[in-house]
Amino acid sequence: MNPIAIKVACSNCNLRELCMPLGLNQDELDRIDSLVAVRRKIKRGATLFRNGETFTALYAIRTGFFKTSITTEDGRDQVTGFQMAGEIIGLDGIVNDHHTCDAVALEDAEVCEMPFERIEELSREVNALQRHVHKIMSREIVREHGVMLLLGSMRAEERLAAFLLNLVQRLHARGFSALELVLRMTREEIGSYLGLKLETVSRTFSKFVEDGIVEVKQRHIRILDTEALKRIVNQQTQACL
Amino acid sequence: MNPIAIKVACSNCNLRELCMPLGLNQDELDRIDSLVAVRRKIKRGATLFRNGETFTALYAIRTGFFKTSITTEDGRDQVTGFQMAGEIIGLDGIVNDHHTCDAVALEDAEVCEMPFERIEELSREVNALQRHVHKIMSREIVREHGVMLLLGSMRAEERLAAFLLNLVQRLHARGFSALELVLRMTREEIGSYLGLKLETVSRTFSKFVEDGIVEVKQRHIRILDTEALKRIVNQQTQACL
DNA sequence: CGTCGAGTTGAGATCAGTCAATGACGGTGG
DNA sequence: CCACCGTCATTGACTGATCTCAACTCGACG
Repeated sequence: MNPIAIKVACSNCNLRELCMPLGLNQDELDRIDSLVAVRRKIKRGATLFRNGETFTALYAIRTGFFKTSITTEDGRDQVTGFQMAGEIIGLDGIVNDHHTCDAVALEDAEVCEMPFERIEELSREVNALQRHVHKIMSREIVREHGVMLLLGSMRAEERLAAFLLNLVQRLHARGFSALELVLRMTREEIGSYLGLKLETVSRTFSKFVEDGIVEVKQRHIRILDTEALKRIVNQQTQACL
Repeated sequence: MNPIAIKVACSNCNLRELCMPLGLNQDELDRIDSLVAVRRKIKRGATLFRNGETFTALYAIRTGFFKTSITTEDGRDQVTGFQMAGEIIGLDGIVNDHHTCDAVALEDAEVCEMPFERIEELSREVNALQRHVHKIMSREIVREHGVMLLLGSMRAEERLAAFLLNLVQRLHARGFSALELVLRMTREEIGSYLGLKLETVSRTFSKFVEDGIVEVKQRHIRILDTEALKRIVNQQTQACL
């Protein structure tokens, strides 16, 4: 136990600039603290919510790493995103009052459960929160546009390069290295997200290693040449010249 | 001119059950009428908004048909959606106060411009509107999950079949035939949306014609066997048996 | 130390892409 | 009214990226 009891509240959560609106006054901060009904711990491999379950709350990830995926009746599986600390999951559930995807922890995780009723109530009163909720949803829409571009028009190398750059960029924003990362997901999960088979993901990693762009030791990745990755993502540009 | 002047208002718009919340009282209805700042006519081929432009409003489509697309610096283009009457576009602009995609009319169109400031203001007061805005954004997120599944794991025939079924279903909900439709977009635009080249789209149409599933006369499509299309979308199921 | 899941690598198959020729339609101007 | 042009669509032949199937390796864990 920590000798100094840290108040468990958004207002002094070190992730607040990631998942909360900025520029709130003390009163507003206090009210937002009340948004979080409970903290919930999720073991690696456990699901936070599942397709079909009733939607009641959004979740802010405090620690850990999640994937969200949809499954068709015929067993096809599509990973729709990987989420890390400070990100919000559950937005898919709003439209029909139940979730349409599964959220699975890829490592032990802790989330803040925020009942959506409370969010709506409070965002009627705190404009910054209202705006914030809108922005979070809009951001997700824009992110998915980017994934559509990736899936619709990029080749395997470009997809993987874009994926790695996106991951390190997000990790970097959270204080981690911009050159090293540990993948929390399998090659198959990466492949599912990127619309590739796991063998293709593996081969593409190997190609990057051959080219001296990254070092790969299992799930530990070290980026040796960020610029090369960026060039790969935009390689079409080169080809057009 | 229509001898009886029809008040131009959401409350008696024949699309209201598509783009407005249900179960409002008269007062709420009146206030929502005030959401629409102006109607705007967009000629075929013209853009409603463009990547980079300042975001100020959402648009409800009254008539016509739009595509939204993103373009990378290197000229790659990805159609992110096709929108028809009753649907809302512009959600991508909320997060950064400017649009991140282009919206182009594929036929002469008319939209209701709803300043986002007004929407936020009013949705603080009218709970049903707040809920409605959230649902619209969530629906878009869920739709994009579906597109990710399509792009990430379906083959050409499955993609086109899913696309056709989706289109007729939406058209049917608007009172059009469930078996006939006129495509407002080129093969290239369909291909961009589905992550295929235009030749593949064309060939796949031809295959469907050969198989007696549809009739194709340029952009005029008649569906002869809806069940076959559904089977194609789920063909994985068959293969798994 | 053996087992199991995850990852790598190879060889061959396949689906979609590329390049190119041709055809259909609609609008324009003589 | 018709010829011409441009855009869109179709089709064929060939190419190539990714998938599939299969063998093998690695590392974690009981």
